[in-house]
Amino acid sequence: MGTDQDDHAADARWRLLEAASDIFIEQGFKAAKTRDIVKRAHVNLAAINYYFGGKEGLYTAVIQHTASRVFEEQSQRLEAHAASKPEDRLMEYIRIFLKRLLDDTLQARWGKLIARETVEPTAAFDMVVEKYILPAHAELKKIIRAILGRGASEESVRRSAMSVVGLCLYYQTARRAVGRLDPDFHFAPADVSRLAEHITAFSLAGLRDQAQKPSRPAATE
Amino acid sequence: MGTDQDDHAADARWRLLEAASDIFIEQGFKAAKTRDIVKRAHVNLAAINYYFGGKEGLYTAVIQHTASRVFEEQSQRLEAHAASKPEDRLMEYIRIFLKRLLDDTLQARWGKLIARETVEPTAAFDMVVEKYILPAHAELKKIIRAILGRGASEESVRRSAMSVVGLCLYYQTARRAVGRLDPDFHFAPADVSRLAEHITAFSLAGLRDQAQKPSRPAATE
DNA sequence: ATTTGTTTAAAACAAATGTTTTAACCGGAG
DNA sequence: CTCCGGTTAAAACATTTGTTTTAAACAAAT
Repeated sequence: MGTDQDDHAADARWRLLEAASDIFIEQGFKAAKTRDIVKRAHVNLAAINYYFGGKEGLYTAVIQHTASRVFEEQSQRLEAHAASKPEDRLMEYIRIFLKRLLDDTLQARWGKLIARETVEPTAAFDMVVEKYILPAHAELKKIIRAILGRGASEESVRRSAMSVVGLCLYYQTARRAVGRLDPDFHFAPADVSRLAEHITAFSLAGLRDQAQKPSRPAATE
Repeated sequence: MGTDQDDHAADARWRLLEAASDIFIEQGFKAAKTRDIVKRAHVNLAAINYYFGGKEGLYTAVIQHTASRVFEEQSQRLEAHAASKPEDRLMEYIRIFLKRLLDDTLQARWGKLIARETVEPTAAFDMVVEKYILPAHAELKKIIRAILGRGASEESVRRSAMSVVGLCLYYQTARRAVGRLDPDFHFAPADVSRLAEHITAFSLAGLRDQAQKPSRPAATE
């Protein structure tokens, strides 16, 4: 990775995508400044419009760029555990999910991006939900259904899935607050690993409780 | 509540605070436009600077304004249940917390505000953490400690508290996603009430599981 | 070598937006 | 009545920022 001149001849479009990825994810769509992006990409200001038609086009390109890479890795790792017991698959799911959200070294990009989109959805949000969040959620529900048993209602499966996601997501969205509530938590791989165990145990207890409960008839409401 | 003229003579400073509260919470600090605020407040553009020194001064004033009102209500309702069993107090805590986060009719203001501050902290964040989040968390931990029993380690209490908060916060931060994952969930009081029960049950199961576990000696790490 | 299509560069534009200025207004004190 | 402190109003300012324009540079084809 040359820092200055040597890769200056490389594809400007690519460098723009990379730089924009960093900056959009760091600051959000609105706050990101095109001038900062082109500066980091060593590219002229007009290049954004030339290659992507504008700031918004660049943004959606970045999201797809990032999302596809992130989810590719996930499905690979999940497949590797397809044959395990449901409880172990849950643990693995949680581990991957947390890593994706919290691991700075790799691609906390995705976590920050999702956190942003949930608070302040952009035009790209629907696409993200459709193509990535819904499928991932379906995967999780499959695992949970296996744990709860055949008798479980769709609602209790759904709620349990949301609970698991909530338990994980918290550490991303409330990251700064977590740092204040638990100064010893440093988001290092070891911390994340222990956290995954805690969340899995906590969730499994909740699930078992749910399983033995007579699934209430859906209230008329 | 006169809409137009009759309260026009009322304190401009107050109206500014109210209008700014709505707009800041709806759009966040950066995205909020001073011109929108003064328009809603029926006040001249220069009034922001006249009364609060600028946009930022207005923002911190709004946060304190909102926070104090919200937490006043909470402590009152919690005191009313001080004598109950810990499990019931937990349920009540969760109910209040969720209501504060989700109930549109009342003051989802606070939920949105917190969601924003956690994703994109402003200068006011530290104050919010110090004055409101830490005390509220301490309250929750007290309840949890009562449930887990004397033997519980500080760490397991803390983690359990974070789990409870995470379970609730999810429905605020991921509100839009929830709408897609569960189209039947309408954030009406009845929904919120059932959700509170689910979260309480789920949490209690997790807590009991935690309680019977031998509290691991704090890893050297 | 000239032409032609693509990419990059620099400057200019235009809209949005927080802030400041300057003057008008208004109620009460002297 | 007049003057004054506090308040409001309208306009002007200055900065930021996404976009467009215009021209130059460059490479490939003829």
